[in-house]
Amino acid sequence: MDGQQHPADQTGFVGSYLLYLLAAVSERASAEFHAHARKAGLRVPEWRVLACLCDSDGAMITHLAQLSLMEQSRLTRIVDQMAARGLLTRRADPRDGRRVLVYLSQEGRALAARLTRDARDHEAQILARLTPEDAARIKPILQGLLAGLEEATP
Amino acid sequence: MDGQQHPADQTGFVGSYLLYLLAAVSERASAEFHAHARKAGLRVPEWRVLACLCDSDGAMITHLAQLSLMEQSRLTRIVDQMAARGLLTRRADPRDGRRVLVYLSQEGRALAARLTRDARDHEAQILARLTPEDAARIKPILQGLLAGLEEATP
DNA sequence: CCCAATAATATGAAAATTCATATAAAGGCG
DNA sequence: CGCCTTTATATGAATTTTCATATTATTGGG
Repeated sequence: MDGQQHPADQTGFVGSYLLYLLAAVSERASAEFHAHARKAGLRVPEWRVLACLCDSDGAMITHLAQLSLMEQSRLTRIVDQMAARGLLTRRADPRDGRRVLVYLSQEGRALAARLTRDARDHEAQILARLTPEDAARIKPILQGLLAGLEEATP
Repeated sequence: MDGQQHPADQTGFVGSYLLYLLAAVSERASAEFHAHARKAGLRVPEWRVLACLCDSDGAMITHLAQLSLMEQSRLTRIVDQMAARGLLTRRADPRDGRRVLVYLSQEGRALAARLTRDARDHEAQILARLTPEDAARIKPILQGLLAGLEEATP
């Protein structure tokens, strides 16, 4: 036994509080991959944007911000920086002059492809720490939860 | 169908990437409760500290920072502010003069008790959006994952 | 006992993030 | 068509957060 109890002990409140567990697992598990992304020259928000653009190339700022889990004004600045680095480009939407659409550059796409591959490998390592049953269940459960949350806040 | 696909669609990369799902669910689900904590006058990191102190009253700064999922220097400043507001107190550890132990004040304890009660209610609402089987599984899975992650980074 | 090495906390300065709001484009309606 | 409302993005200023490091205390070895 160690005197400094860890939250996973599930004694007390936080160790069995769903939102704590989600935040802690997300934080700790992501930290492993974020260290990898850093070595590729990306900070966390930049990696998120890149990953989201893989799926939603040409998304407008507001939509990309929601996907990337960050605020609009923050995304605007991050897109600026990434555009300056040549990872992506911005174009006005020809159908709606207010919108700015964000596209991966060739370089950005290549980097994203490389990192998403690494991310899948890392994910496999994490899932390997679970029993096969739990590993098979966790993503569907989270997807269900996310769908429920999005319908609450559309 | 909507043109602006949501990540829960699980088409593409992020919608089925474990670390994205964890971050997204954590973010969205927590936002609901964080809005509640705000009304009680607490910012997110303050609520986290309060919740952790419920379980670990008298923890030292470094340990509390780990539990609260934040960096030591940030926690130091947050503890300052919360102490100034009378939510907690700091005392030097009599056995080790380097350490600062953090204790809830009476007011802090009362606030923490109230909010953890609310948090449990809110958690129940979230779990109610899942099937009973999934609801029963999610916390044990996350606890297992967290334990695995902590053994990797002790 | 002294010294070097380690550990815990605090702090200054830089960087990132938020918040409120300005700016600009569309949309709806009299 | 002109006007008022809504939507999308950008930006200034304040706040928060990080990073590196200073300070103070403890520990272990010689």
